[in-house]
Amino acid sequence: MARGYDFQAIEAKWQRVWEESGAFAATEEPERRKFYLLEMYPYPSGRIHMGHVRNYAIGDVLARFLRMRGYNVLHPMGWDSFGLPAENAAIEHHTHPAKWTNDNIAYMRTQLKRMGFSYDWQREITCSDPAYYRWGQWLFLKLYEKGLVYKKSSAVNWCEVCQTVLANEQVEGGLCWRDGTSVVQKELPGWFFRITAYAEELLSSLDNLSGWPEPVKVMQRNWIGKSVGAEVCFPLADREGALTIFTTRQDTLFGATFMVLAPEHPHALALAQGTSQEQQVRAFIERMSREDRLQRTAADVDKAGVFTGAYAINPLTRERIPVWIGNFVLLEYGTGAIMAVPSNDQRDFEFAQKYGLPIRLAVKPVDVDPDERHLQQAYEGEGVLVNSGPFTGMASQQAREAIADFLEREAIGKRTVNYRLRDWGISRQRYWGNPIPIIYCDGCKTVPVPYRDLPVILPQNIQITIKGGSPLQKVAEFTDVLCPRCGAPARRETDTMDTFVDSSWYFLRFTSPKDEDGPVTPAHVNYWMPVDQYIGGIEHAVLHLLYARFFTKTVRDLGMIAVDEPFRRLLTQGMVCKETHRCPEHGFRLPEEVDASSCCRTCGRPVQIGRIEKMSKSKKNVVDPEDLLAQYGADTARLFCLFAAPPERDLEWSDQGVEGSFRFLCRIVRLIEDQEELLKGPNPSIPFQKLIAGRALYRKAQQTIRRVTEDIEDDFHFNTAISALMELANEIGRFELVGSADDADERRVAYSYAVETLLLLLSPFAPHLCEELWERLGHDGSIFQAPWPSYDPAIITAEEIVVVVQIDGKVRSRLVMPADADDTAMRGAALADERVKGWLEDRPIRKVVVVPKKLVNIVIGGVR
RNA sequence: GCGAGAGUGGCGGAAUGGCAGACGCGCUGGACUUAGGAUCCAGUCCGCCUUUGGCGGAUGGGGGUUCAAGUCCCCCCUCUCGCACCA
Repeated sequence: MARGYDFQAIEAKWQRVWEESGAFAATEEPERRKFYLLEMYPYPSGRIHMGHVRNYAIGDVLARFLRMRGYNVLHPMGWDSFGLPAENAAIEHHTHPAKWTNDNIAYMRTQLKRMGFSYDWQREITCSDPAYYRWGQWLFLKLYEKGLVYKKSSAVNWCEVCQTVLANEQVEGGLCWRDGTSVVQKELPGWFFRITAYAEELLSSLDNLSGWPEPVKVMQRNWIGKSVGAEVCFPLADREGALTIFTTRQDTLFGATFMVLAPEHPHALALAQGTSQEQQVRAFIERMSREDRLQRTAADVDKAGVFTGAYAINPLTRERIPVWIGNFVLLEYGTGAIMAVPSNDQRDFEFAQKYGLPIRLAVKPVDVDPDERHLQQAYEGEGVLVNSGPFTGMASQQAREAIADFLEREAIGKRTVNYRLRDWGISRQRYWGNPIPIIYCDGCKTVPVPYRDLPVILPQNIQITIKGGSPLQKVAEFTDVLCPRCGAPARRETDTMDTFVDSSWYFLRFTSPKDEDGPVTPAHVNYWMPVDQYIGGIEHAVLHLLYARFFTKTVRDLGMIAVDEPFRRLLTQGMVCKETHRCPEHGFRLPEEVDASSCCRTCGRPVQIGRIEKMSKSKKNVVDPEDLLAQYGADTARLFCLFAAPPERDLEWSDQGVEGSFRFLCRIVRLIEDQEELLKGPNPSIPFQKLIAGRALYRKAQQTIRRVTEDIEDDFHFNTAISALMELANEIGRFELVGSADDADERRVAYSYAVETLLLLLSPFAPHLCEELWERLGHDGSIFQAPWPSYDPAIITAEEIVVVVQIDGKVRSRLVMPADADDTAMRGAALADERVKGWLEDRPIRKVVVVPKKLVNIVIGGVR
């Protein structure tokens, strides 16, 4: 450890000071500019990891910076503390989920405090606390009253490992988002939030979120998946009834030569009944119901289907067309039935080819006339209508409108908008979640728990098992209640809510975390909301961020808040990665399991220094923040996380890079310690204009103020801000503090100014050390009460500039000129320069381009 | 397949269309030292020369616009992420 930098003592000291003085508590002050800064709250898994450190370090720099800039900053922290890991831990360690969770929270809270993050801990939220989840139940009931919550039985995503339902958003590539195991379909009753009622607004208001990264908005747009088209009614042939389909390509209706239903379509079996196809249809539907649906609908699975034996009438051609059942048609999208236009849709084309169904061209490319009998693939682009009765010859875009008009006029169909977004299933068959406040009564059916009876408290006395349904079902004192409406014996709902419900409104609760009269206090929530800056991982691009937007809009429509969107600006930080070590025999190895010659310590075989991967226990490439705290302290850990990469990019961990950040802080200590006596004394006051020996250093300090301020403010480029601070530190280090007797005073003024500026600018990044050194320089009070330094544009501008002289775009000379040199002077000086003359050799000058104060480019062209 | 982002020294990364490689890591040499894995100083893209100093080349590849391109436009390659039979 370096002399003089006792980070353990320094960090403990200032954390205590901050805690005792309540330095970061926020209160509403309507006359001040507010700033609500929020980082995604963590799941209390046991200990913080490097991803947390990075996320929260980014946030904390902003929080401290903004406070020094005069903002009234709300910077709270809480715990996303419901969820399955608590139950798994309960089973493994024979402990109670509540105890496990609360112990973890207690430990992680101390870890966050040891990192020196400037949270208003008085506003801490724990979402497994009845004081919080009570209001989640309250909101559930309000939405229930408005018809935005409903119960239905449906095929749901079921994770066998978690023994619970997953929302569509929680299934990634057919696998459970949490444990990566396969998900099966299961018919189950459950509660849903009608997020589809907000589909259009969730989509359109993305356009107003200029402070969000484009990739996140794109992902949300894709997820919502708006399609504009029409529903068209196809009457059945030879019998009553009709099939309704959804299409975005009503311009291709004349090419619809057959129809396909989803296997689960309610008419699928009925249509085949009494035909010779009945047996085959029954067998096909049964086979499909056994197959995993996510596999069945994967794009690379071969299309398969069966003829129902029934026919429908194409309402435009009046032709009889066969009705099929196909594996590639989804019940949940549109109407669960399609018209098949094999000439103009590749999926239909493949199906038609396989089963020998007719193909008739409806739209052709403008300048080609394909032979429809020998099509190699469908033509899906825009073009001109053919074989389309009165619409033949029309451009396809126009035809979509014309045919939609025609359908509506003839009452055959109507314009429709379809969304890929489905309603959000929130029922979870697990214990450790917010109980759904519903009671089932034989007489009164579904009865909401009266508001006065909230919260429905999770029973403490419980047996947690993974198998055999929700643990709550077996707790009679929980389930057995009297119906609040008629007083008869009734049963409580035993499902709990998805934890994403808790995180969909916690940011509102932070504005009045202790209000016992409602989920939010209007005066407070309207002062603080929206969150001005939200920071978190990209992995929540659709899940959490879509749900939170939805909840904000519903709470707005309950009249409780004024904002349309919760998060004005969003920063998605990259992952923390590190190289991996892989032994051919033992798989991933810890760094200490590899010897100096890159061989496995267990078997001696050479270890591959593998790819840079996201830190994870299974890849054995994690760095524990705790070790970092012990070896280097919080300031170094924070500084490295911010310096190694810009925040939105992945960060590659480097032990040597950490060492470098630590060295930088040691250097700062020396800059001050070596001159402590001199710096402490009273400083003479000398205006900048009188500075000679100290002029350059003073100016550098001012330039650094500008760079750091702009880097933080404009786009969170903390890495370049830190590099500017390093430059300033280097220049201070080079500065000769002791000069001649005449200039001793002005040298001291410049040095002192530069050092203090450096500390102020560095303080958001390395808060403990800067507090300590600030105090040692003789200041009373916290450095964070000092205003952020300002600069004088006149001082930043140097008296002299270096003008680059190019000939044909190549640098040939540099001229030192007065800063006020105008274009004519620059041009004249460039042409008069001896080196330039040597290059010109009397050749004619075609053009001279002058970039004010920077560059002169002399164009002669041709050969040299 | 569709969509988004990225590709710059040995490495992490800098560069409002205006000197490519700031800052850091690593490395090389030197100083101070009983010692150095501390600290300080110098050097560090590649090639060439007449070696003080010059010249040429270089930002995944190829074209283009421009006095001037890492940056703007077109085509291609590679990687990462997201979506993926959504009618």
